[in-house]
Amino acid sequence: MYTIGQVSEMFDLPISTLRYYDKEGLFPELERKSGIRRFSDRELEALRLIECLKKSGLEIKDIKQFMIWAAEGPSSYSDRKALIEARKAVIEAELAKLKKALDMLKFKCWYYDTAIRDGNEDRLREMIPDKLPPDIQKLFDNAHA
Amino acid sequence: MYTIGQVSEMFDLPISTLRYYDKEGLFPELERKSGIRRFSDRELEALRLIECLKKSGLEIKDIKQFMIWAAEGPSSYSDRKALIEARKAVIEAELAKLKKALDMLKFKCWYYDTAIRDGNEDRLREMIPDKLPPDIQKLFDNAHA
DNA sequence: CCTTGACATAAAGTCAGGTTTAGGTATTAC
DNA sequence: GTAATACCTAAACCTGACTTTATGTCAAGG
Repeated sequence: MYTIGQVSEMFDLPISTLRYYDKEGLFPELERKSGIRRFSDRELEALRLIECLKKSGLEIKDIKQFMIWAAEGPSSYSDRKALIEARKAVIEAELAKLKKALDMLKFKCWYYDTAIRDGNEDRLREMIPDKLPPDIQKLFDNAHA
Repeated sequence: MYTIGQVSEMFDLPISTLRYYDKEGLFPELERKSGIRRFSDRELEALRLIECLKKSGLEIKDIKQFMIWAAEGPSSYSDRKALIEARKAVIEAELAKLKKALDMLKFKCWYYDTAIRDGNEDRLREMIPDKLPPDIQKLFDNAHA
């Protein structure tokens, strides 16, 4: 069992954030001893999942729904699975977008390297959009797809 | 040359957002014809980069600084390159975090598949944390690292 | 005893990034 | 000529996710 201060340290989250999550209903089974929160391994695992669901763009109120389902037991397995599956798809899509953004930034890095070497963008303007070196062309095409 | 409505369609962005970006100084060289904005290829490429920089978590006011540099010409190449390089590093870090979150969700998918098949979590509780099937163990370990 | 530190609450405040509203202009379609 | 569209501005408004503030409780150490 852990105090809010210990959990705050473990997860590198402000205490105020943990209290906010609790107030929003993200720990429906959280125990208290004379008013003081006592976080168990169940809450730590919940917190790990909360961070992943947040990364998937899920809102707090929808994370709360998940945690309520979890407190309800086996009857909600399929609801929980459906939600996780949906957020997995969102993250996969987000990963693809992020890779595209990364290719744009890699292209721009090469672009400015070249511009710095040349002192201007004249040569670059002649190579864009389809006369770039093969590896750079791939970055450019993906970033502009 | 494109009107704001055409750009809105091309990028699937609300007109209000494009006007907001303009008001925030993201298109310092945007032309107007009797008050009406005329977006050129320069602004379209800026917009593509804006979307990538936003994905990297860069704030509007810092994107504005970049666009001001771009309008200043070759003297700012190295400033621009440094900013792009820094945001590339941020995206690479974000990609790693997102993959970790994805592994957590993949693990939870398997978890609920199993719980649904078993009707309870008894067997799962015995396998966690280190007696999982090898491929699942990898997901679990990465998600809990 | 009294101060320090960790815990607690409710309610107000903050912030970025838009969005909406209210009111106006300019061109084209009938 | 007037109605529909597409454009314009300034300023108010909104939202989610915290964070801060003001106030209070409680246990341990000197």
